[in-house]
Amino acid sequence: MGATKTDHFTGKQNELATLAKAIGHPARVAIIDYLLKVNSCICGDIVNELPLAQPTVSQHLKELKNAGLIKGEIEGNSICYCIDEKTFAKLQNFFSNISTKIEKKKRIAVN
Amino acid sequence: MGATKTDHFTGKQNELATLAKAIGHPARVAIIDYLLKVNSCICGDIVNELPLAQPTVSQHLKELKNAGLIKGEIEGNSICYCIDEKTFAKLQNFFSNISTKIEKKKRIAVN
DNA sequence: AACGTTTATCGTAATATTGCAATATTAAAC
DNA sequence: GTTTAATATTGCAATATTACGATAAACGTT
Repeated sequence: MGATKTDHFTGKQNELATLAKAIGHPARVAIIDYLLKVNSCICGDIVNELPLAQPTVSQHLKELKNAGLIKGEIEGNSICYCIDEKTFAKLQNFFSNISTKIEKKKRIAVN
Repeated sequence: MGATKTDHFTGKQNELATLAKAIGHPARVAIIDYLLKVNSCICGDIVNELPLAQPTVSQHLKELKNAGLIKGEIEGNSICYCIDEKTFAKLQNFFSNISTKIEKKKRIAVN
């Protein structure tokens, strides 16, 4: 097998899984870190920043873009990548909700 | 290849990547959802809840446990799984920090 | 001790991911 | 239009993941 049974789960579950999966690689976390550090999104510098070959970085960027975690704007012959704020806000929301649920459960357990 | 170059990235980057990777599958998100919904962590019920065979569920549980997202306590012949609160708190922190960084960058951009 | 229940492990097939060299594409610069 | 640069795509090898049937291991019950 190896094919994930996506259709058996809810939209929200698949959405979180897709986002988490995209973050689930240290190179992609490093790219996100870099984009958070740098104000102007100097695209090609990511290749210099990471210990990976250019095609590999390009592939990781593509996956991050597909997941909606970053945006890429063409600017002349180079491409300007930057964080997609909305998606990260959504992720923060996901995990805040989980923490809230955990807190609620704790309160019930005490009473 | 196919082997991730873990050693080239920081501890934090690898930590977040490992946690995200573990969450990066809808079945595992569904397991987390279920454990959040149910107070007592009735282990074997997860198998009934999910559209997956028992060995598959067992494997997903193992991965969640390895990542530190859930805990499993032996209770007679069954095992009691539950959310590991500390790890989810850590995750919430990660994404709060990212959102803070995004906000800071925005403020600088305006000035 | 034999049996049922619950969970884990093994083995294996199907598929996905990772990484990179080679090459293609795109657009500015000359 | 040719050169130069920045990125993307292709093709491929190595490895990882996903899923499950078969089986094992652990424990309580009778």
